Amino acid sequence: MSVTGSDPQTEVASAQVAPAEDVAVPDGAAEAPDTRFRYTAELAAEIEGKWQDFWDENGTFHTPNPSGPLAPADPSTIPAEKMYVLDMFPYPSGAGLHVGHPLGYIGTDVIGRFERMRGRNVLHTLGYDSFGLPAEQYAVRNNTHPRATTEENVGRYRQQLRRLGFAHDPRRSVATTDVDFYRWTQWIFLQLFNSFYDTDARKARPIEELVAEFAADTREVPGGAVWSELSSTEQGNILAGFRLAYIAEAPVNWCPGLGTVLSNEEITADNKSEIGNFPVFRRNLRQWMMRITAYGDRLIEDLDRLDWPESIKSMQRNWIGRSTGARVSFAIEGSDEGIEVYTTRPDTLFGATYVVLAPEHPLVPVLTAAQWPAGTPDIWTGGSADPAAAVQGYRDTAGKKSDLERQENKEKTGVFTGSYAVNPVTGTSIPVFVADYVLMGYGTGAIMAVPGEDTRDWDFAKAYGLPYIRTVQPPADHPEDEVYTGDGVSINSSNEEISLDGLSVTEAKARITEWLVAKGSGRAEKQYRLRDWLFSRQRYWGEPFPIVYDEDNLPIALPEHLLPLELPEVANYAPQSFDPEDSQSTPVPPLGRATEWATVDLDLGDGVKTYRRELNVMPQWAGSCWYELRYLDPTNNKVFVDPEVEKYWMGKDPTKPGDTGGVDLYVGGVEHAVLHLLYARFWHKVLFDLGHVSSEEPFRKLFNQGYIQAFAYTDERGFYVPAEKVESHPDGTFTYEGKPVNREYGKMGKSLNNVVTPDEMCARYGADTFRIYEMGMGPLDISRPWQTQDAVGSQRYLQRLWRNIIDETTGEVIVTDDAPDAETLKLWHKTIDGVTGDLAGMLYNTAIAKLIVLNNHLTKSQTPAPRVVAEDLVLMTAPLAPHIAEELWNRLGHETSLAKGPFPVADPANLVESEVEYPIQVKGKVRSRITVAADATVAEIEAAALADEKIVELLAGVAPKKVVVVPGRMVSIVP
RNA sequence: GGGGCCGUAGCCCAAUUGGCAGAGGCACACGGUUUAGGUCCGUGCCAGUGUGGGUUCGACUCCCAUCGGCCCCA
Repeated sequence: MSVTGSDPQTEVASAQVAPAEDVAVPDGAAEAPDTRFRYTAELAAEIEGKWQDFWDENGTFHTPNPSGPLAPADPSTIPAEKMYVLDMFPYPSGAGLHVGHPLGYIGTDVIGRFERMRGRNVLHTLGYDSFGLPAEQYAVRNNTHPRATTEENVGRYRQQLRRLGFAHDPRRSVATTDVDFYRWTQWIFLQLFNSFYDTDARKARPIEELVAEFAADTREVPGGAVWSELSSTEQGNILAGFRLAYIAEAPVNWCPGLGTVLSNEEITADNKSEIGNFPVFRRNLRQWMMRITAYGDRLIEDLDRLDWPESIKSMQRNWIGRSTGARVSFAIEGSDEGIEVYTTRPDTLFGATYVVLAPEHPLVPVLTAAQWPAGTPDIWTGGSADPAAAVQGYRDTAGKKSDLERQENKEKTGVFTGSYAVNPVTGTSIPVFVADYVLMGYGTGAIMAVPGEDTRDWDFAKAYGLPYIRTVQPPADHPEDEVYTGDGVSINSSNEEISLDGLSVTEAKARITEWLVAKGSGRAEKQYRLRDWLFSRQRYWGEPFPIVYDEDNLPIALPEHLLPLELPEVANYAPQSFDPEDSQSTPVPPLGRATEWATVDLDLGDGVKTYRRELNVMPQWAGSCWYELRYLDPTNNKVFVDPEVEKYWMGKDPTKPGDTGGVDLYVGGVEHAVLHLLYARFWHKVLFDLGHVSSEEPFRKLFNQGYIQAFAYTDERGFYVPAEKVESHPDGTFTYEGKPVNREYGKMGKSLNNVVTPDEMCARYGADTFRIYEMGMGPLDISRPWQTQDAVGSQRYLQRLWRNIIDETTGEVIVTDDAPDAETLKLWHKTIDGVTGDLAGMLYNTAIAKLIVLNNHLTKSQTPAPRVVAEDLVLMTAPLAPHIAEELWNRLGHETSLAKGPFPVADPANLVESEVEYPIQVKGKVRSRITVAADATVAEIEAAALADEKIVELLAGVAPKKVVVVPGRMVSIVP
């Protein structure tokens, strides 16, 4: 899922991040003789390194499990409350991190540290989504092993991230390329292969149970055969129609130039490969598929039980695209054939004035008439002498367009087939067209066209002079020359047997569907936009399938004890490529080169036989479909996760009805809204159905972080100049080396020459300042522009915090044991109260503002600061800036880390105000203010307001019409 | 084409969810500290909420329209 960008153009190993000392900006103040103990970048670096070592050496963030290898000797020491915080793990790209990448990681670290201080057992780690194309392409070019570059990149990520001081459990940081990890990816694949979806029970079940039902004749064998009379090949082919992981001839994007199939996301709008710009062909090839469509209903319905942003839920609903409608048969005049159409608006059937087939529809040749019927309008013929020529010409043209182009096409085109269908409710003869605005991949590939209520049909009807009949009453002011797609009651919809007139759309749908069923001309049907998931790739750097084939070419699962099936060594990592235009070539995956490995002698029950191995590998999504489960029990070599451990961290909360279970907080970018999150939900549900996990969903709560964007600057030639060296001027212009440049705004990246790395920020300000700055610049879910210079504000906060506790010249702790004065006391507790709420709600920017207020108060009001207040300030700062907080906590005389708290608790007695100031509005404008006791009644407040001098004057003796008193807020007077 | 999110001070952002537009930071100005024009401290400056309507005692907040930006789906 490559959150850190798997840009294939990225040089995997070339873009080394400069080591910290090279980019260090000397801080002049560090040399000042009398401020040797000032909190500078250098001192920060020293403190940060010291505490990072301390946390590592003491296993501070080793999170205990309730059982298994990571359980403590005494499990009763585990806190009662737990929290599982998860980040979308990165693809370790060769370019390293820039400051945008850790935004979410810092966000989760802050809440994790906060909750740990409040006493919860917090599980937080970060692993690597390390299978992927860039490492493989680098390997192809340089003939190095992809594992070498992958591990190098992972190593550098670990180093960069360690510098930021995350409270991660290092023992749980797995990578999907670890053999110990992908062994279980393969194991889960076998669970899918060995299962089928029982549509009655609405769950996955073991395939042996299906076989038993077929054998016992308690379930009908498809095709009506007797199970025991079928050959093993026939049985195998039938089971393939049920397995959740199966091989099928599937239409795929075949790219001969690259020698591999591509996912839709890897193809550009003009049907070329994103990498290499080679032509891509739609072709049917035998591929592994995942039967995710079986879960379409549950994937939609369970969204309602998840605490996710509405926008993401809606994207998933749209992606699954469930529609309920009807399948309707249209008879063909003079033929035994019928056309099955799918419609979501069966209520408009009376308005169907023509029928359209997709150009690829199998009935097209059958329905193409020998000659044009008498009176065929010229525009219907496409200028051809006979229907066969017209249809052939049209199909050829349409075949060259992508689905996208066909749907984007504003000008509707098509040709008449020369045949007529019969509208089943009106008995009217209606023409049959071929048009490319109907797609073979959706529904039945044929539609009934209702121009009155469908925009595309309307456009087509207008272009080809076809009639329309309105069957839904538009509002009175609706223009007659426009389509009406809104709601309303049915009109013009009756025959001798049925009338829909006067019914609402919903009622009419139900009524007509009933009628169609009774007449045998249709039935209710659900359709999904979601397709089954293409699961094979002709590549090297992925998980090998634990599958072999016998002489009948049937896939056979490897037994579990033969896992892991490791990737073999090959001489060349590239798939065999072909003439880019050779659409009929056949994929030859890289694993085919491992000839020793590709065939194997095994005894799978009936003696030693020779088997062929599956040569495709799994797609990059596979590992990210279940990594959150492996974090729970990363060292377990008996099961992928101990059920007891899974139940503790991700099990359903019995106190919350309808809870799905799952990770308590999942943070990541919105770009994974659909595919990753849908695939992971699918796998999780299968594991749930089969009894391997107790949670029904992997991610109970989802949060999308925003992005860090940055300004970029172009010179007069249009080249991007280094953004960090651009100077801004008061008149709003910008210059680079004295010459004017244009400012642009976009994603931070090498191409815009505006990358800032966390390494630079740590060198210049320290990790704590960097963390405070990133969290302080705005809410976590909002994108905002990066401004390196602004980080000094965060640094000043930490410097002042330091100075409130440590004397800059002596290094001595200067807090006093004096009690806080009244004002300080009040602000102290108000800050605790506010910061606690803000941190719990991940409102870090406002939490930081409140901490700065208290800190600034201490610098000028009561100095030196009272110890009790200073200590709480340190504790509250700890989740955000953990290193300086540990250091100050330590210097304040505490011998243990503050990682596990305490976190300050506000005293409610100090939060109440004795007096409240009320603004008094007259006609919506503030005219005066009064101060009354906090416990004053509404009547007392009103009386006080009306007695106020200025108000008396304004009202001039006239009794007010109305007085609104909002307790605790304000008073409003309507004269 | 459909759907969604967002427009508050020169800039990044707050505003108890319909109740006094300003918490915090940056920048800027002035003063102080300093060996000091990339340090520190202090003080100050700045908008009526993109625009136009509507609802309301009261609108940044809700509704409608419109402009601009971003995202998703076609």
